[in-house]
Amino acid sequence: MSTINSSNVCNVRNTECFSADNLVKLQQIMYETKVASGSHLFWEGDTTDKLYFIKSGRVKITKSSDEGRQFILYMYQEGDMFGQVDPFRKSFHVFNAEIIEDSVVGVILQKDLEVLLWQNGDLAVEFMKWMGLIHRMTQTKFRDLMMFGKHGALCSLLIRLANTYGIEQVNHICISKVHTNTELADMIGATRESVNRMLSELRKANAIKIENGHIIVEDLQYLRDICHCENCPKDICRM
Amino acid sequence: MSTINSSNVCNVRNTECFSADNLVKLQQIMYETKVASGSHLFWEGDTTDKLYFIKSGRVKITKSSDEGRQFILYMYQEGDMFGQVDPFRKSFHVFNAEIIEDSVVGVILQKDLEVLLWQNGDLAVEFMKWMGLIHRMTQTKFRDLMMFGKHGALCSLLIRLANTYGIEQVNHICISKVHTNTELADMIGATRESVNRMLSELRKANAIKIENGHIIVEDLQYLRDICHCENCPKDICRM
DNA sequence: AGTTCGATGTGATTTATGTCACCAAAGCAC
DNA sequence: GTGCTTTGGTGACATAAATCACATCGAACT
Repeated sequence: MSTINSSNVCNVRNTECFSADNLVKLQQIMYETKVASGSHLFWEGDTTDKLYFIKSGRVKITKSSDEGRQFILYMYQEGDMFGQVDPFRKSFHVFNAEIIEDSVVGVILQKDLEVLLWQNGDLAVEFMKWMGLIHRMTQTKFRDLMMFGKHGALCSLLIRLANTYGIEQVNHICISKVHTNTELADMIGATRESVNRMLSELRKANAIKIENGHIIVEDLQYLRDICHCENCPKDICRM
Repeated sequence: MSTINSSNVCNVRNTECFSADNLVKLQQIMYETKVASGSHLFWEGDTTDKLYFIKSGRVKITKSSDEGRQFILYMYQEGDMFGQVDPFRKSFHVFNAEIIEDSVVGVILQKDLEVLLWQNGDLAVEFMKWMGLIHRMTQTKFRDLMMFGKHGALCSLLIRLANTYGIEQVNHICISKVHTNTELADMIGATRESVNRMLSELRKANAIKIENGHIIVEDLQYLRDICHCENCPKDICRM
């Protein structure tokens, strides 16, 4: 299980898409800003003219329905970069970016990025590589949430959480970030109650246990079977 | 409603991402090949070392479950380019590409593309733009299929079909491509029977009618209301 | 210690959707 | 035409998941 690299705040987590040189270049055009939990980096309808790099904290990308339910498309943390990467084209956000832990965010203006990309062909290529990766992440998540019911969706989510926040221990993996059942539900488009019942079943089957709110995966294979896991690379099978 | 550009076979449909110059460059590194209906361009597990450009015919990108059901992620046609765009990285297909109409396909080898991208920074940037678009297409489809039940998913699909294959007529839009109910079902992760019943309801509500197998959208707003359509640009809200 | 509040756990019920079974209609081969 | 095969249509029933309604738990605060 990969550990989180926090020594270099400008290392895009789990991707290795960018060379050290290009990370420095990206860092040079970032404007650092502090944002409080509960505030928003962008709302749907806002112009997509910025990229965001999380130096610390957490952000969720969501879509809300009229009835008050929300679907969490991504949950980003330290080391993640995101934003509508749609250079040289005016477009608008379809999702919301809500801060869920006080954060320090590096903001990259699209116009600065465009200049940088024009000047550095190799950075442009690394960018494409990164964009390809996140698209694959979206596609595999899409597949997981569509194909094997809510049980499959939850097990896929647990595996992604383990890949992203997991600390490997003897015979089990501890998911270091704590999420409420409501959050888990919103990440797979289910209800809190359903998630609660499914987690109970998984506990009864000794596939997981819960300690101090932390989900501990005891039988990864059990989860994998339910969502027909194909053992995708961890840089794709993640949050 | 946009019409299909078939005069220039190397125009990537509905995107306008690529300049004329760069389209020529892409065309120059393509190897043309004829592929028969029923055959596959790639299977899951194959190395992602090529891009495909459809000069004529149709291809579906699918994921099959053990029980024989399949989920159709994309349905591509003349003018569409696709493939795992993951330059400079060895990775493997997660989905299958099945030819569903005898096709002529331009194949671009990744190594040729890499050279071209290195030489042409502006092409690399156009590529990023294109990748951003298709990612957004995936994301909005994901949202549509997750958030408003199968009714919402079907209405979203009908709107995308109308945007992609629609021929605007007085007071209604005729979807020029014919799909079986089974195909429609596989595109939204539902069963044929459910789709059939939902189409019947839409017919009863005078939202659509069916003539010679063609679905004709009579009341677009009715469909939009069901899937909470936000009127996304047509280059994103498409198949 | 009592109060409040968000989070968890669980039964009963409803609704959405899938499954099965069957027939009709349309297209196609002979 | 006759007999296949694919597709469309629909009822009856089964299952998955949401909804509603409470009870409980634990942390945070008086």
